[in-house]
Amino acid sequence: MLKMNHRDREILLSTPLMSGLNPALGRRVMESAAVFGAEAKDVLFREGAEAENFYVVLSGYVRLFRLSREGREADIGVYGPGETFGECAMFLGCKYSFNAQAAEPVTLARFDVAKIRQIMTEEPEFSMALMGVLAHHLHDARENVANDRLHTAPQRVANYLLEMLQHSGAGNSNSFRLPFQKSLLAGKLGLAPEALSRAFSMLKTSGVSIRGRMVQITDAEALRRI
Amino acid sequence: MLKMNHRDREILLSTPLMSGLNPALGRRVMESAAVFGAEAKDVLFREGAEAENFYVVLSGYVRLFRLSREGREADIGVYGPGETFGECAMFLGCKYSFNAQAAEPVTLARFDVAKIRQIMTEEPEFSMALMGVLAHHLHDARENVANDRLHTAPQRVANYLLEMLQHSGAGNSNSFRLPFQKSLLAGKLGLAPEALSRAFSMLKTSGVSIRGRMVQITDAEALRRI
DNA sequence: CGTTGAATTGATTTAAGTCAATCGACGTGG
DNA sequence: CCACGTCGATTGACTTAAATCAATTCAACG
Repeated sequence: MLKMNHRDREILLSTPLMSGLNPALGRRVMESAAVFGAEAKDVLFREGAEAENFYVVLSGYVRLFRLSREGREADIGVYGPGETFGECAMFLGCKYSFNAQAAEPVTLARFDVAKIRQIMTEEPEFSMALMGVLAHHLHDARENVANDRLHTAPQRVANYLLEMLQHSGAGNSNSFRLPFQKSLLAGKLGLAPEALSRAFSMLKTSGVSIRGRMVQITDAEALRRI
Repeated sequence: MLKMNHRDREILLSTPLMSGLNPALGRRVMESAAVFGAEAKDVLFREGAEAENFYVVLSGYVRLFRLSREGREADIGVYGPGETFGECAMFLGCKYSFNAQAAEPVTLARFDVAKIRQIMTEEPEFSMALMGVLAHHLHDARENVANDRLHTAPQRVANYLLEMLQHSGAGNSNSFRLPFQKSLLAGKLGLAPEALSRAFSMLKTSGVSIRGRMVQITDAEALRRI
């Protein structure tokens, strides 16, 4: 367990969960958190375990997944810098309903559920922020269901690339870097790694070129039409 | 727009959203709602529309779905008596992100977002209840993603039947009635109606018999092993 | 009794998972 | 500094689950 440094505080404060809070409340919330690191593949919590914390990612990526009886894994979500995860267990009998694992070396802020729960009863401002996070996660999850059910692998990949293009720099650049490994992306999109690979090569004919993690999109319109 | 009758109030008050509230707060929340009916197939709101309300189902079933560009539909969720829907739009720029349609004749309570938002800033008790609903919906949506990705059609159907068996009466009866049309169930499970039909007939060999909407389960253990 | 919409059944197509082999990049140690 | 080993990514062949299309059958309702 590391001490929280200036940079960590800065990232935390600019998070959707905390950026809207008044300074005093921000400090109070911050006091219920502690920073720590984890290595790639480290398990952060397991499905069914008692939920005494939730987390905010400061650096790196974490994946949430569910295990089937036969041991196959399905990714539920991937969370990166500034994102919250594990918070919904607070409202579901304080049991995590999924597994969480570091996908690479990460630093995390761990929040104490008991303290946060107290804050919620006293500070509607914080509750509102947390509801925003929950609603956002809900939207993402439903979006995932719809995507899985409506779109083919190349369509899902095309959507993802366009989304990344928007988010990256917000500028008019037409290239960006994948934020994590392709195998993780495959999981996030509900695909086997092979299927992601094939989808990428289909998209070559629609103006997508990929070298390692670098993606170039020469014809965003064509991509939208997929 | 009907006047709210005694029975409606009773159902509303026993809803997860309201059952935990103190009486005065319950009355206040109730005052921001109005009851109305809708016919099968009526559209309640469309994706992208301004979200001025959210809803609680009093009777019947409503389905949330997303449309693809080619006009195919994917169900995101099905909501029945006592359940809330459309509430997350409040936190997502007040735009609905999915379509809602009555699956059969329904009665609904329509809540005013502006009034509810005001209540949230003043009454942590209500915020907590709403967070519970959001978290529950989030859990359901993620469960859906995991189910779609990990389980085959017969497995998903078996899961659903077992779940219904639990919820129905909580007793030791081994039969129950499907709460809605099979085509709607198919959508909820992410299947074409034909696939649901075939799944049912697979399950005959595991002690499931179906006549119309009535389901009999003679060997729950076998079903669990599917 | 007849009409309408739902459900079932069968035949076929298609998307994507699985398995297996190969390639490539990277880091370690000889 | 190069060879080797590891791990991720790619490619190909094959299998499988489920969507689609089409034709009945069934059930509910007027």
